[in-house]
Amino acid sequence: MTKQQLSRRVEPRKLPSRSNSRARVEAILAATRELIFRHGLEGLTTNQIAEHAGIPVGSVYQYFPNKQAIVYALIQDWLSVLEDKLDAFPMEDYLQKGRDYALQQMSMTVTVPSTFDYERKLGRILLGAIDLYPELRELNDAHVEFCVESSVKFLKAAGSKWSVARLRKLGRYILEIRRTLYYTPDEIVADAIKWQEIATIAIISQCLDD
Amino acid sequence: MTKQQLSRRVEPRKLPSRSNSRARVEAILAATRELIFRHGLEGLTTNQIAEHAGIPVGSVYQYFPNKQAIVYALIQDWLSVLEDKLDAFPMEDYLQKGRDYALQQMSMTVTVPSTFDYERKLGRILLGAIDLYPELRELNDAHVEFCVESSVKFLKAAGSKWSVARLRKLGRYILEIRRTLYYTPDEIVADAIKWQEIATIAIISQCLDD
Amino acid sequence: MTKQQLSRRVEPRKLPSRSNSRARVEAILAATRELIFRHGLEGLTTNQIAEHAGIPVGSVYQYFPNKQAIVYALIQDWLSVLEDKLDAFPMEDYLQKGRDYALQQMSMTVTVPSTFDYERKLGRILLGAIDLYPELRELNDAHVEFCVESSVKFLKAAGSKWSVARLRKLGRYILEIRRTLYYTPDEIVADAIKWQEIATIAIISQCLDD
Amino acid sequence: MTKQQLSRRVEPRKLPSRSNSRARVEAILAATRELIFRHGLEGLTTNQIAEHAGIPVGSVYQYFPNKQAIVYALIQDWLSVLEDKLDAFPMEDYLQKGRDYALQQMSMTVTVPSTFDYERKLGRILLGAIDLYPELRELNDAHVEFCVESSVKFLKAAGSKWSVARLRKLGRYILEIRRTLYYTPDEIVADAIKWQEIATIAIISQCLDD
DNA sequence: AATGAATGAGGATTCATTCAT
DNA sequence: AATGAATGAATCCTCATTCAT
Repeated sequence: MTKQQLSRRVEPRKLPSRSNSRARVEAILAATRELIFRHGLEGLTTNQIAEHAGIPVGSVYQYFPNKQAIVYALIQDWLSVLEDKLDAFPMEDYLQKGRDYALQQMSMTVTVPSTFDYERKLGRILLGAIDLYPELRELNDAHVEFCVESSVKFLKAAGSKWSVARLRKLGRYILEIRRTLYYTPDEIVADAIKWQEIATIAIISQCLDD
Repeated sequence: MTKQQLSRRVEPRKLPSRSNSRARVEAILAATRELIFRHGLEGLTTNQIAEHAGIPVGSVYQYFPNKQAIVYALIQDWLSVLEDKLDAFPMEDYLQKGRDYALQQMSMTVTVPSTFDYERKLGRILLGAIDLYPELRELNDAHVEFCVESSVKFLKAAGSKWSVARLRKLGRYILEIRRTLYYTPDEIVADAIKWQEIATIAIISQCLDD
Repeated sequence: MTKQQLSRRVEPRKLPSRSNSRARVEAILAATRELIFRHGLEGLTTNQIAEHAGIPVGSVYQYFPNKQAIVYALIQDWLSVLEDKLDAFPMEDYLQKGRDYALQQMSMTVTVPSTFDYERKLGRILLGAIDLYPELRELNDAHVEFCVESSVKFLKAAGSKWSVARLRKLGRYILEIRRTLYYTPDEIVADAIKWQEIATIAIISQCLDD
Repeated sequence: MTKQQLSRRVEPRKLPSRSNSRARVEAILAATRELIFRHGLEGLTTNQIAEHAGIPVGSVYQYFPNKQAIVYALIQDWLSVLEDKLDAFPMEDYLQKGRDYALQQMSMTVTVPSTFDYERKLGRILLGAIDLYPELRELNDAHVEFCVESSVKFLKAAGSKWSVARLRKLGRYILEIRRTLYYTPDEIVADAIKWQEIATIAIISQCLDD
């Protein structure tokens, strides 16, 4: 992606309506995901994506206004899955079962990143992409906002006396702790999940004990 | 950087001997650092670097065999500063002052990343670069090794009964905890440092209490 | 052409299917032929070729993976014309008309290089190109093989008792005699053809008289 | 060599007077010869030559005005050796011993190219260089002139009745026959020399029998 | 005279995007 | 709507030659 490409529109050109359209959009995203996973972002070309997806380049531009929009959509998908996981978590149930249990569950909530090596590598690359292209930043910001809100809601419900502002800061750091899993090498994920839980409980305890 | 450029030699072409040479190497690195800081890795061109450094392109290639070699040198510099900081830490002193004090200091050791926003942003970008280009990986690996060893040494000295293999895993995760600081937004660094300390002490305690 | 370019793929990127494609490939080859004829191989640039062919550089690379591939195609064309000429020669007819007549015809077969100055100069340059770029060598080797086989077949048919191995050596030298025509200055081609015939008959006689 | 370099002066910048100068000129030529032999003309750089010769680039330009001048000198050396060989040939002696003997010896004269593979490959490359750079053409022309004169003198002395103009044409072709040896693969040199002799005698006979 | 760092125009190749069919 | 050939600005890197020291 050259400089000129920056600051372009990134919304999909059209909402895929016909099933064929959706299939093509999926094919494009799948191809991109695969290529990115295998070779990283460097050297990713639209022609390559099209070829890998089994459709002509021209058609790629039927659904995406430019190359970044594809990566944008990829990240969007990925983040929304993460957010769905967070959303689906039945926090209320656990909160009724006592502080310790709640703490443990909260830390589990934190552990969203998939423990599957494939997803973790992909996540790492996508996280890198966010840093690479300004347009993708907004996606990250929205996601961060979502995660932070999720944490704040939980911590409040768990009984924290901290101000929302302070809880938001903590929520932001909790997200960072969660993201360590992406950068953790495959060989130590199992242990890392455990340590992540310990670390999370430790810092969360602060706001519950105050 | 296109695909063909990958897997190239990355050692600086020559050791700068004449004072002018050293100045030029510095100018190149400074220019690159500045450009990377401002616009990220994307769109970084050799001509841009040369222009920014106030020297002709040809001269850039007098000191570096290719573009990546410059980024390589940049990362090398950066990591070696981090390693020097770790090395300079007088761990022994603290170990004599009791477990709690030692724990706290250990966690401080962990907090190596500069708290200055500039360095943290640069560090984040350089960390991203490592993921982008295979050649840079070796630099990271060596650095990781160094940090892990440093942690293991400390934890052993602090009295951990864990096996070296297990301590190495922990050391690896401690590094990840440390790196969270790079991804922490400027507004919450102050708090993040504190939480990072808490989190670190919590996970380190495991291996000391066993 | 710099060193890095050597050992690259040289097959045309795609078989020209649409008439326009074929026309463009022709235009590229014609432009290259013309430029090479006028200025030699040195200083031949892809931009020059494109400009001369009246198409953008990018389009040149639509049909040829790199500069050498163009020269490769040029040589391929040229050699295949030569081989067609050899193939088209009705050797059998002549063999029945007696040794002397056959000998004369054989030597005529040998005289394949065009007597037109343009083609001879071009041939000389292309022959030089083969020596310049390793990839082109395989083309020459295949052509040599073809010519040698052609000679051996003829000499056998003409009644030579020599072993195939020996005839192959002779065939290889006959090719060299044929190629003298390329290096012969325009002013003496007419005579050179005659002398070439004499020379050829003389050395061929050896294997028929043994 | 880029286009701009063409049409430059090619005489050595200074006649090497001091022994050190001569040694350096020799070193430059030897290095160039070696590099050309190994990698051909493509990719030959002055820096490479200097490094291989063990002297600084700047010094190369003390003795040669530009890169081509080096190749020029190399070819000059090579051709002068060939001419010395021709000169040293005691043709008169042989002419007194009868036509057949003379013919045979004449054809030997023709066989000047070294039968050593190294020299033959080098000669082939140098011959190619002549075709590549216009400036080198004059060297070839002078050499051709020399060889033609040598042949004419011999043929006249041997009793040919042909006009000088016609003998010059024959002489020119005899040179071409001689040059076939350069293009002959190593495996068949031995046989090629024999066939070259036969071919030469055959065409020379024409002018003696008329 | 000797040096070798400095120069910068030039060249091969790429690739996001368009648009004629 | 679908296609995929066409485009050409942009990018990395080279290297003959110079000239300050």
